[in-house]
Amino acid sequence: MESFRGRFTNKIDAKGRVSVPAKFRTIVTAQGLNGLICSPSFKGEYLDAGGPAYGAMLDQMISRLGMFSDAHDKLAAALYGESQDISMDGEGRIVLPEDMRAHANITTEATFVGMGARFQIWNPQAHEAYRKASFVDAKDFADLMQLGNPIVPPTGGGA
Amino acid sequence: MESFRGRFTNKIDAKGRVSVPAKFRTIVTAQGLNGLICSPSFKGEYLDAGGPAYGAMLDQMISRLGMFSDAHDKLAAALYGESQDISMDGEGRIVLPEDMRAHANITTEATFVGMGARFQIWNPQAHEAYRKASFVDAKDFADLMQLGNPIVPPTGGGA
DNA sequence: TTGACGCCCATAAAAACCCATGTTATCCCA
DNA sequence: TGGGATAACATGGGTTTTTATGGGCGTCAA
Repeated sequence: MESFRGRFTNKIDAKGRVSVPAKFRTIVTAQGLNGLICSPSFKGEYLDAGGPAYGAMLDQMISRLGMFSDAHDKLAAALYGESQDISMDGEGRIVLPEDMRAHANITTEATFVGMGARFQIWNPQAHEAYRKASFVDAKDFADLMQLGNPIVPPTGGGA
Repeated sequence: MESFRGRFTNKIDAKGRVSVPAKFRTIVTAQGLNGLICSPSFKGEYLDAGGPAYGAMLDQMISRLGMFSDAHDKLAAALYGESQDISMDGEGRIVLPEDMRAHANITTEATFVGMGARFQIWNPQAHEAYRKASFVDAKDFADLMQLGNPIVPPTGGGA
């Protein structure tokens, strides 16, 4: 699966439409859907998005939990209830629903940030501040960068 | 199978009709039924609903239990005994039976919440409160969000 | 008869669709 | 290598289709 890479800032027009960066669009449509799966992050003021492959990952992670368990219900509420299938028009644009724009403080412009298997959508100014901090913080996680088996993520480093 | 995603609040008219959100309607009718399978939740003041595929999942889960076991009888009573087939009119609207509206305190508006394989129907205010709590709690469950084998959910059995 | 229900039609708002344009990046050829 | 031709992209705007919602009318049953 191809990775989402790079950072793109596009304008939101009078109708609320934003172009999905062509590179991201290509990846998503190659996965067989003319749209995005998008959800407000529960970790910060930005949106998480991706294509069907991303959606399938979510499905798989959630389906590990019992259908009526509390963990399932809460995660499903956060990941399905808050998420949306957002279709793209012929020009590869989407309209972000009102509550998502509110969550990420997006008004006139949106910044798309590649994150490998998924990407994020930010208010440009907010992301600028965040990324400067991340760039510095990344140093603290440098030792984790090695090949091999998955490891349990060090909680507390995120946000 | 396509997942129910997103959150939609629609009005209930003078005749007691509500539009099923178009996206949910599309999924359900694609499964070959012009209606919903709906039951009051045994976990809270809301309704669980879905299409034929959801009904089939319930069948499968219930059939795992001993035919005359307590677990079987109680779950069957809750999931079958209380559930109804609710048909949609030409415009994709349903009428919620009185007892279900009472269970979920639904009067003038109803919120439809995607949960993947099924969806829930809520009183909008009640759901708003619930979802804010879930959204925060989801962070605590974030570490569960990884691929791998099914796990036992870390509940104490609460709420 | 009255009220619940199914079926049909009307309408405003929102979403999807289609076409146009300026700008930037890419390509090609001399 | 330079520069014009070409293609791709982000953006703008008009038009058509869906969707949610409202209401009318006939049927059936209590």
